[in-house]
Parts: sequence; structure tokens; C-alpha cells
Amino acid sequence: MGPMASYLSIGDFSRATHLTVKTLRHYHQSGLLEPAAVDRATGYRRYEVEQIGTARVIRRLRELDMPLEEVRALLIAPDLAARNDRLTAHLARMEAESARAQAAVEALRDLLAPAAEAELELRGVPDTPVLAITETVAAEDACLWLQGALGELHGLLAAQGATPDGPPGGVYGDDFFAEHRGSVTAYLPCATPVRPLGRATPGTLPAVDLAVIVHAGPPVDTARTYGVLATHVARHALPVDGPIREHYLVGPRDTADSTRWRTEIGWPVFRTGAA
Amino acid sequence: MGPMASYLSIGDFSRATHLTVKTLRHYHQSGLLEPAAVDRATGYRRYEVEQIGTARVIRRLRELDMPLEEVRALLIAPDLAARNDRLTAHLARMEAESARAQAAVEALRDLLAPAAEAELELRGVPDTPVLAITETVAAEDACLWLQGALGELHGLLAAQGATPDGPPGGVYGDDFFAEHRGSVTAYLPCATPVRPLGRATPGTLPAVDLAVIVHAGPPVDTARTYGVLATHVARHALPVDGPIREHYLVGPRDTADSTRWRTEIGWPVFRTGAA
DNA sequence: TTGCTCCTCACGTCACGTGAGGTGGC
DNA sequence: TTGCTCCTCACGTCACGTGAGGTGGC
Repeated sequence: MGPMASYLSIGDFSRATHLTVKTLRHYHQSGLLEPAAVDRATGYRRYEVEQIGTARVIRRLRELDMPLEEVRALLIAPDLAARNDRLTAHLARMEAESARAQAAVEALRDLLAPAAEAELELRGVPDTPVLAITETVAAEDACLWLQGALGELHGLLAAQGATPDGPPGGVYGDDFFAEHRGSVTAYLPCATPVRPLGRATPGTLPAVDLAVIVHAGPPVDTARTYGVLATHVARHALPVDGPIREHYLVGPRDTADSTRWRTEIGWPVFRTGAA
Repeated sequence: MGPMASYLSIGDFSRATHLTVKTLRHYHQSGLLEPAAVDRATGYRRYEVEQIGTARVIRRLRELDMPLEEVRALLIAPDLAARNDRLTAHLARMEAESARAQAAVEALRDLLAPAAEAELELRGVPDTPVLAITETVAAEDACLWLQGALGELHGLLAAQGATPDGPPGGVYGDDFFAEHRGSVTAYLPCATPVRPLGRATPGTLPAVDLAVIVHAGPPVDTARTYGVLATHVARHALPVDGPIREHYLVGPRDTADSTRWRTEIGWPVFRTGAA
């Protein structure tokens, strides 16, 4: 029953502390937990029973994700205050980490099933045959230009006895928002072949997944709607780049009461969530 | 305005996507996001504006801690269902991670300021001069043995006109609990030098930090108290190995009513929290 | 010509885990 | 003698970051 009896092999110490042999060797190499003795000839590590307590403290702190360097510093802290300081610092790290993980959880849930209050409709739009006019337009001229272009398109269709397949729309390139001037397309969905005239050309808008929000009222206030949409899309979906689409559900051709106008604004997204 | 104009250098693409150049090179090497073209002569990477959307999706998913392999799998998923499956799998990972981090936060808070309901008192006990009897005892004999030993110690002190400095106590080695038989010490705190006689020897108990819980009633029920203490200590403190200490605040010498007996059970801990 | 950008290695980070290849103890 | 334990390299993991050393483009 001499002191030799209290020596443990690394295997026994591993079983006593629930730390793997590999981990114990790692802690030895890094100086965090040195065996009480190392056999000169064989290199065998020998641990003392008294080291089990320290090993368990280390294990618990590692379970709490404290970095090895911090564990070391905590173990050699000169007093209780210093010890608590280390714990407090790690608590702050873990609070940040926990908040991050929780935010990720909520973001992922939202991508799978957007919260009802998000009011974001995700919609897959197929390839759409259109009659369109595309020009480079300054932001401040866009409203007037659009009215003119849509008027021209409506007139062209009517003159050829055709009717549009849906409400008129617009396509705005990235540059339009970034530089307040850029490529804008006004279009009418129209599968019937018509003879192009003036600025109008037939074409097909490519399929796209859109996050859609409805703007009520005249286009003057769309800036705020865009802000809402941008925030919503960034928060509840995966926005991708690409031109913005608008659908003019109710516009000046339908009523003079601009408060009753309705514009769908569609932001291209990487589709997730409900079908 | 040919297609060349839409090519971006890695630096421009980095600024457009908020991914570092190093990260973009890494994504190229790992095949996650390949540049649209690579200059044969110079090795310069060229990206297309259309890739910005994909890059932003990758960045968002990485912000949500999705592993690169999972991001890749999600991007090439054949349909919305497969896409959502990947998101759901990652959501499960992040929920687990979040729970882990939150549990760590709570554990750390508890180490710093144990919850009131924990009822765990942490106490630093200094070196204590004692008059003690130590023997190897079987668990089932411990109560009787302790009464006898404490009687002997009280008698010895009284015979020499000395009084103990505090309530009597006991020390139980690890083996006592592990093997139901082991070294037990009965002691009376006593700074006054007394002449040893019979089994009694003077000595000093080493200073130790204890998590203390009070057991009410006769020692028969201490097993449950030990269970409570073991759970409490593991949950709210950092238990270390070392002998258990008991203090017999109220015992058979004070009252025959065993329901009024009070025993403090002290578990050695690595001290944290309030001083 | 001078910065600035871009390139490719090669190595570091963090806390171990995974072999490979060999030896000691009962 | 046979397993079992123990040893030391050396490398892998994960998603990049950090230089070193050199070249291309305006």
C-alpha cells in the first residue's frame, strides 16, 4: 500500500476520468495535464489518483466548450476572483454562440415555413411569352416612361385584335436601383403572335422564383415598399441577384383613384419552403 | 456591351458578394463555386454577374453554419423537396447545437452563482486541528462505529478538561463509497494539545472547498441525501475527487429525537462562484 | 515606372481522431 | 507464447487565414 499503489496506467486513468487515451496524451503534450511520472525506459505515463479530480474539472469545462488555453488559465488562476473572471469571459463567449445558433435555428425555420406575419408570398413564375419594350431609363422618368410604353403595347395589341394574357408588368435591372438609371422593360403577357411595330418586340421572360409583396397606392410610395420587401426577403428567404419584376394588377388604366392601384413587386429568390 | 463586359475579376466579385478573395479561391478549389472562366496564361479567375446570386446564397447558408458539403448538396438538389430536406437536416443540427450552447450558458451561470433552489452552500474550510480516530470500516457498521469513536473522543477530551472547538465530524474515503468498506475518520476539532490515548491521535485535516448540504434525520436516510448531493454537485458545481466530510451538527448526544438530528455532508469541489 | 491586383504554394488554426509500425508486461 | 496495452510519429479533419515570393495590368 505504498505510494506506488496509487499510480494509474493511462488506460486506467482514461477509464476513471472518461477521457480517451488520445486525449490524455494530447493534454500531456500540451502541458495541460501532465502525468505524475513518465517511465524513462518505456515512456509509459503514470497518473496519481489525486489527478482524477483535476481531470474531471477539465472534462467538465471542455464539455462546456471552454478552449484548452482558457482551461489551463482557469486551473492556474491565483484566486477565486480570477477563476470567476475566466468563467465569466467564457460565459460571454457561450452566450454569443448560443444567440448565434438560436438565430440560425429561427432563420432556417423561416426558410422552411415563413412566419405568417412575414406576408411574403413565394411564387414560381414560368417562362412567359410577352410583347415588350426595353429602354434605358432614369429612375425619375420611370413612371412616365412606363405609362407611355404600356400604352403603346396596349394600343398595338388592340389594333391587331389581340388581348393580353394577364396584367401588364415591368422588369428592372440591378443597375436601375444601384445607379438610379438602367434598363427597364415594360411588357404585356401575350402568347398570340403579333406583328412588332415601333419599339415593341415579342420575346419570352425567363422562369424565375419570386418573393412577392403587394404595394397599394401610387408608385411614388413604392420606395418604402421596396425597403419592406428588401428587409423581408433578406430575413425570410434567400435573395439572389437578378432583375426585379413588377405586375401592375390595378393601375391608371383601371381607375383614376390612385389609392386603389395595386402593384406586385417580385424579388428573385433561391426557392425554399412550401411548394 | 458584349458578354465580356459582364465578367468580374475575383476582387470585384469579392466586393459584390462580401466573400473574401481567399474564400472564393477556396470555393473554386473545392468545386463549390467555379469561376465562369480561368485565363490560361495568367490563371486569373473570371466571374459572371449571374454568379453573384449563387454566391450570396452560399454566403447566407454559411452564415447559418451549414457545412460546405451540405451547401453543395443543397445547390444541386433536383427539386424543392430535396432542397427542403437538406435545410431540415441542417435545422436539426443547429437545434442540437443551440441546445448545447444554451445548456453550457446555464451551467456556466450556475457555476458563477448557483440558483437559489439549488440549496448548495459552497464553503472554504481551512486547515483544522483535530483529535481523530481512523479505521477501516464496513458501510453497514459505520453508524455504530462512528458513535463509539466519537464517544471515545468526547470522553478523552472531557477527562483532560478540554472542550471541542466545534461539532464532531467524519471523513470518508472514496473506497468507502465505491467498495462499501473503507477508511473512515471520526474527529473532534480541537486546537488544544491533548495527550493521545487508546485509538485517538491528534492531527490536522487539510483545507478543502466543499459543497455542503444538510441532511435532516437519522443517518439511515443519508443515502438519499447523498444522491441529491451528488446530482446537485454535478449540476451546479465542479466536483473533484477526495474524501467526503460530514459535520454532525445535532446528533444522538444532543437529543434522542432522531428526526431533529442534522448532518452536514460536504463534497469536495473546485471552487467557483461567490466568495 | 509605380502601385495594385492576382497567382500559387505551404503552413497555421483547434482539439483531437485515425491509422501505421513497433514494443513492453502478464 | 498470445493478446492486450502502451509508445511515437505522421497525417486527417474543417473552413478558411496568413504570409512568402512572384507576376500581370493600367
